[in-house]
Amino acid sequence: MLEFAILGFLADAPLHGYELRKRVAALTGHIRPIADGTLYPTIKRMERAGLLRRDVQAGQMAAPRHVLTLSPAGHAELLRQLHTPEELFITDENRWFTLLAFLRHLEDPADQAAVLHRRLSFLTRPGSFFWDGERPLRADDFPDDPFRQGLFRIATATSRTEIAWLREMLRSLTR
Amino acid sequence: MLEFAILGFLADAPLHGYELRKRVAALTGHIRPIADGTLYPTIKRMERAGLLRRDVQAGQMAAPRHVLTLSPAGHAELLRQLHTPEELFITDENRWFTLLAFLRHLEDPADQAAVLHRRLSFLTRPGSFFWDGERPLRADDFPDDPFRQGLFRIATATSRTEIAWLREMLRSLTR
DNA sequence: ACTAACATGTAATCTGTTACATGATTGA
DNA sequence: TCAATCATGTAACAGATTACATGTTAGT
Repeated sequence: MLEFAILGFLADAPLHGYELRKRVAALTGHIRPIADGTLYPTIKRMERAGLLRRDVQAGQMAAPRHVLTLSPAGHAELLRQLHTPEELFITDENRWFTLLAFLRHLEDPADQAAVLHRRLSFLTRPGSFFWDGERPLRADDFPDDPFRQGLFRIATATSRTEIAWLREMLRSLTR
Repeated sequence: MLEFAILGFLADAPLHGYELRKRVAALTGHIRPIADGTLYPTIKRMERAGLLRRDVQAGQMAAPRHVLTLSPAGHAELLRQLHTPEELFITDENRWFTLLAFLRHLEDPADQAAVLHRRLSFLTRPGSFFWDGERPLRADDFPDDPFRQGLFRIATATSRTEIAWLREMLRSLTR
């Protein structure tokens, strides 16, 4: 997940770790940035795997910056993950949003459409949150629990908005 | 997270592990159930911690069921976590929804309102997803990237729905 | 002078995953 | 008879967290 986001951000421009950390935090939408203890070891691992290159820039800075640049292998890996995302990236809200943020890097609209279509299938198939077996849930399926009613109301609004957007995008991409 | 959900479900009724797994999966909204390798060790840990009791029921079943019952200590722990949730449960979508699903277990409406209020503060404070510094974001802050525009549209709809619901609930709880 | 933000890193730990392992029951 | 579902569990590993560790620069 973090590795994927790093690939995505570096595909736009080389960045150093600290900047990467802020961007990931902003994308995730929360105040909570990823922990240092997560970021730097991940960068090191990706460097070892040949996904990125590190150039240390000494100078008038707080500390020497390690500028990270995506390697061709890193770019290929990003495209590969965008092209055929694992189920987790389709079904997990956070991962899906991260994937969306970088989906423009897939050049072929048909490939983009294929990914959106997988998400649409997931959202509309019985068995997900809004279904009790074959029957779609309704707010009054949660009697005497206003909190679960709220939960349902929020989830429904999100789902509806996303499904509408997905259909629009699919129309315009396959046109 | 899983431990919290287990506390919540067992507060309603004693259940065995397999049933618990299905309920957690249904709550999370995804097809993907939690892995066996997560569930049973967690149950064991909670048992050791005195949060729940296990009664093995032999019989005409597929395998002997281990019926799990919340102990008084477990119930106290659930209330404690509901009463003063960590920041993660306020800021992380998944955890927040899980918390909402069990918030009715807090008996005092004032306590419930306090928790909702923390979430409302989080959603409306500058610095979260919808803000660029002090300025609220708009869809055209993402030129040439229809996917990030979609992301923004979905996130905005969710946020608006949730904020509206939170205000309604807070009015009715503090009335 | 002090605090916040910049900038990178390690060690111990927690939480979860996948893969493996076993076996009974129910329905097609 | 065969597959799906029920039911519980372990071992190895992945990914992330917290706490610790260090030092600079810019603003109040």
